Amino acid sequence: MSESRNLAAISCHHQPGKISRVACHECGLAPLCLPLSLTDEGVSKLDSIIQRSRPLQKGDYLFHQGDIFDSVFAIRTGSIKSYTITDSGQEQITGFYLPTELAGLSGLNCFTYPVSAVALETTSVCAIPYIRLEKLFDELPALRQQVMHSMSKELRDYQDMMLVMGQKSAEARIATLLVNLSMRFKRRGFSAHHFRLSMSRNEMGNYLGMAVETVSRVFTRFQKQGLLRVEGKDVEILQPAALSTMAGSSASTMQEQRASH
Amino acid sequence: MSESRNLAAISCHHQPGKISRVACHECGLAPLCLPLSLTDEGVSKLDSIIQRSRPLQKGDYLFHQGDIFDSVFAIRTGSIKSYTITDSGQEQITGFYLPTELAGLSGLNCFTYPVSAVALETTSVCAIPYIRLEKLFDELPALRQQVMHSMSKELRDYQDMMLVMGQKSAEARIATLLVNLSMRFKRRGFSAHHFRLSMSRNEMGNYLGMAVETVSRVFTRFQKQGLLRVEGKDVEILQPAALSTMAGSSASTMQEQRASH
DNA sequence: CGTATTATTGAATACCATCAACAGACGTGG
DNA sequence: CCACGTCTGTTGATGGTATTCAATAATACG
Repeated sequence: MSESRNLAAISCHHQPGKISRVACHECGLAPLCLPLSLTDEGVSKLDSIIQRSRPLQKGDYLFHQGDIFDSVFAIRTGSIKSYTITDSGQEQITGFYLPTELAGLSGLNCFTYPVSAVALETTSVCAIPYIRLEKLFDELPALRQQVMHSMSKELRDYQDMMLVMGQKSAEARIATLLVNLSMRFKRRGFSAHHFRLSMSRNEMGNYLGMAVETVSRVFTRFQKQGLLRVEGKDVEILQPAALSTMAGSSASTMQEQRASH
Repeated sequence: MSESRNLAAISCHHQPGKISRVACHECGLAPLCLPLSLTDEGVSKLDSIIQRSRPLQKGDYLFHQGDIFDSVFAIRTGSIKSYTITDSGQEQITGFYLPTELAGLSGLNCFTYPVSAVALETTSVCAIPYIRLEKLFDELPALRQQVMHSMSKELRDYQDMMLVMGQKSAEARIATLLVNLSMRFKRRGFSAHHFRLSMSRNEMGNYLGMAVETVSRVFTRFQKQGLLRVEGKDVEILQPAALSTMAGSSASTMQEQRASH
């Protein structure tokens, strides 16, 4: 087995076999998450409204498209995909969410969630009832700013996706996704060059607007070129610079750098 | 000349030849714009921080990608496109903004604007300095909600765009854009079936991830099928139902209905 | 350990991009 | 007001990239 870690292995003082009820001030992810720039008192207030439940198993839903909107979710460990489905049955994955990222924001002030969110692996989340969060916004401007920051970051991510889907070749799309994941892993303390994909080839293809077969072929090509070493979902980036070049110096790399200054 | 109106013709008590300094409480767009659900006092406070300047001409910029972020902009009349450009020179249009819509939100809490915004025709906007807006959030929860509502709506729009670019054919993309514009015009009191496109074929193609030539061909095909009557930028939708079917019953149609319930 | 799902590979096809030529609209200045 | 050049839009011919269909291989799961 490779040494790349699964995101489900991330833990803020996770105690195996027990529901992890780690408070925000004990959580290692706090500096990257909502508590960022909150005072201790603010963190306590936020903490008091957060609902922590037992970890979700792969395939468990955070919410379904059409459900009444009531909470947003901060990913603690694991990963989530969100997707829309049209009445004609077309599915489109709209995003992958990693620890510290907020899922469900697009349902805000909307009666129902416009997407579904489902765990890609064993995943634990902090559920934040929106009504109570809204109330905290009055007392904690920094919290409000943090949520708005998350929303504008997600807007920028979608803008980048339009560039990806509008202009990039199949190879560039895969390269972009890998570079993007790499940066996000790195920011969270994981290896930037060796990780495990929690999504299937099918899900990657759907997300990037290409057929599964094409995803597979691109991975094969990248391996033959010596860019990657791939074993199923385990990926090692052998030539990060070359992969970034393939991805095409996109706005997203610039933005991620900006965000992590 | 056709009877379809240009968005630049929309006016809230616009006085020709003079800078329109119409206050929010006099503006016909208020019920669809930020003032929605504000008290009279709240509207006054918002009004006091809004900067109204002379109308932009076609090609004038609201802001450039990389400029220091300082304001968001509510479109009053006309229309705006926003786009990113990569360092390799690839351009991608990320959105078109119509009256009452807010441009610049993706730069929020980001040091610089991640996109450029430029007028597609004669356009007037309300500039809202973000620092001052932020301060108002404390006093006016409804204003804050309204801004967050705009952001989540924009998130949903991008989610829809992923479906469009990820799965839809060239014909379905054009149909989707036309149906989407149609609904937005209707909501703003314009004809849903007869309007003037303020963007070029090139801009449509870029936005939708397809070549200009393909845009042109699709328009020709739609005309031959009797779906549309097209004269340059003037478009009449002859068979709205058929066009919606072509668009593929998307999440966006559902959402727009939801939003305007 | 067997079955179902997921991933890979090959071959044929389709859709759209690209290249190229031309037509029309627009705007400027003579 | 017309001549001119430029930009935008249309149409045709061709080719490339990625999809689709099909079969096999590998993996996950009960």
